[in-house]
Amino acid sequence: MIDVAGLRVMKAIADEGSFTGAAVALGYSQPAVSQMVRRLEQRAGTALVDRVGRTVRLTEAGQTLARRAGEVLSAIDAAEEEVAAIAGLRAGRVRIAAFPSASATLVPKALALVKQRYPEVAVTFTEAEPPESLAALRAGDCDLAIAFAYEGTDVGRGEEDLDVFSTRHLLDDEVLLALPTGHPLASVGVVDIDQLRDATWIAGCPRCRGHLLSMCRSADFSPDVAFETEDYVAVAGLVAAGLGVALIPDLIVRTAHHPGVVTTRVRPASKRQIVAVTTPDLERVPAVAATLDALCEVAHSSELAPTFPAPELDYYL
Amino acid sequence: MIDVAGLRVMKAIADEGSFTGAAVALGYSQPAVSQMVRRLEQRAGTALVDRVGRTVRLTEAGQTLARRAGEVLSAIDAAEEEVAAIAGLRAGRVRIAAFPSASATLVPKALALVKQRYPEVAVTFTEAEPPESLAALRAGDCDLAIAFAYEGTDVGRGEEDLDVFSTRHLLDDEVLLALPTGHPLASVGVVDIDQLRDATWIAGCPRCRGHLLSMCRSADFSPDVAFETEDYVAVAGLVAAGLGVALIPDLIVRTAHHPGVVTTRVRPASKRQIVAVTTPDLERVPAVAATLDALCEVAHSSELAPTFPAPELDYYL
DNA sequence: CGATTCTATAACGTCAGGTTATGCGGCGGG
DNA sequence: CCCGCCGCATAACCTGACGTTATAGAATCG
Repeated sequence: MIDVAGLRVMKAIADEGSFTGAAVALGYSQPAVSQMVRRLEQRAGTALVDRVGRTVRLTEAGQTLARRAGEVLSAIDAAEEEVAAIAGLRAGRVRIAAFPSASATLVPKALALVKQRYPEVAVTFTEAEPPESLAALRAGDCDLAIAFAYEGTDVGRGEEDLDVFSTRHLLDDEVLLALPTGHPLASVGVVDIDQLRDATWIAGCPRCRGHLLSMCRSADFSPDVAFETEDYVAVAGLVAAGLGVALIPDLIVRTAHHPGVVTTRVRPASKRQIVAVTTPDLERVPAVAATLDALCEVAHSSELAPTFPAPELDYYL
Repeated sequence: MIDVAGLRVMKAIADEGSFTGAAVALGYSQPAVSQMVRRLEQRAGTALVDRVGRTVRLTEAGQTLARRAGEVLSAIDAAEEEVAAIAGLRAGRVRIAAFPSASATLVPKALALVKQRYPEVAVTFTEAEPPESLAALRAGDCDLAIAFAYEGTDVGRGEEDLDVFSTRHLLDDEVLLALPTGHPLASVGVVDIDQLRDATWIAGCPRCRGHLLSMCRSADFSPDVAFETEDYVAVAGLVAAGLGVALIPDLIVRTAHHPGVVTTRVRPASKRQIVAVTTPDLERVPAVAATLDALCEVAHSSELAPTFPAPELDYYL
């Protein structure tokens, strides 16, 4: 029944003392104010202004409306400003869920960039493996999930989610072979997977283990997996102790050196794609978009650019 | 930029958890909600809802809007209710200005009627002679003026106000002749003004005096006005003391008896019109309209009906 | 008393915001 | 596993609220 324009008009009349004054104050024409008042009056069921001669006064109902208009308009302005602040990156929040090795490098750099550009935007961060992070995204518990997919497989959940989510490629993370220092293959440069059909394997997280199996299957053998652990420091320890070899993504290798481990490339080369996942709607939230951009920038920056093909360096876990 | 409908929609979505639910809650169709949200989003510059699968969640900006919507809408509802209360005679105020003899009878009865019918309506009352009461009306210091006009003259001010004001006739108040008890003419019933050409006169308020002069002029004589006072009790005292005769409106006579005074009708009969005056705008204020109605009813009720022509009674001042 | 400056009215254009009809995708039950 | 229901999106369309300009009438002031 009451609309904001009407309140604005009543307040302007109260402030200016005339229809014409209210009109110029609001940027309207005078007849607009005149018939707006008439509309308001017939909706209200009572006179709101008392025109005697050519002076205009508010009636009791009109004064009431004008008085109330103040609080309503300021409340609306506050709401408008609050939303504008979020839209204008002067406020807001982005909740990120990322898997551990992304948490170590990619995410911190990106968040630093966001914080530098938009100091008022709060970014919160949760560590979660891809299946859970996507579940969190779906459940509304986070805004952005950093996930990974080994080549040929999907990101995490059933394929049905690939279209409802909006996925942005960040970088390709090559999968390397981790060998104990001094291992005969350590100096070859590129190791053919077939050379490892009799090796003892140490597997990482379930999906990494799946990838190992699929690689070996391509080479027509089944790996002897003797250890399984989600903790990559433990993997490195096991490799260094000479208990087996392991496939470890490049990104993890860079986060922590382990003096007893050497990495080399593997043939056939395989990599995992690291992606940022969100929903189409959240992608239209400026803070989320800004964070996505920052992630892309960091991913493509030289610091995080894939070191292969530039294989002269060894990477320690 | 933000409109009330939009806030209502956001709040409904927050409450119901779905567009369809919000639509039925608001009495809209579902597409109405859908495109309203889209409009809001492109105005806001950010996504407000996050649709994943077939569930809908509010984004941070959306939650902000929904939360603020509560206070804005309740403020608007309060304003609406306050105005509706005034329009519905559950609140409000009427400021009356009336001349003394109306204050004594007509106004109190009418106000009692108003108070009985609309207990929440506050009626305030100021005593003022017609010229000032109309000035107060014009200045916005009162809503309703009870004034009188002797036949042939206007209500009070220059005639220019007769059209800007809205005038409602209440009753005709016959002007009577006040004589001291025992005066030879006291028993005649109707006294011809011509019989009083040699009398000594006592005049009331300036306008009443004007009326006396004009009556005498019609009878081709000029009255001998020995006393002037605005106080009718004083007039009565003077008449009772045999110091002169006076013209006194019927309405005043009824308010107070004075044992030393008798009243009779005068020929040519003359009366003053008692009118309620307000502005066209204020007439559309329900409380004012109700008060006007009450005044009319009281004026036309038997209690205040003119006792003449039923001249068998004498009235004492 | 005429000029100025108010408000009211008429006539008209436009766009916000509603409707119905329809399509499509997700989720749950047989 | 598929099918049916349910909920959101889109298209096409309609209406009326609300703005405009043009003009008239009335009140105040010099």
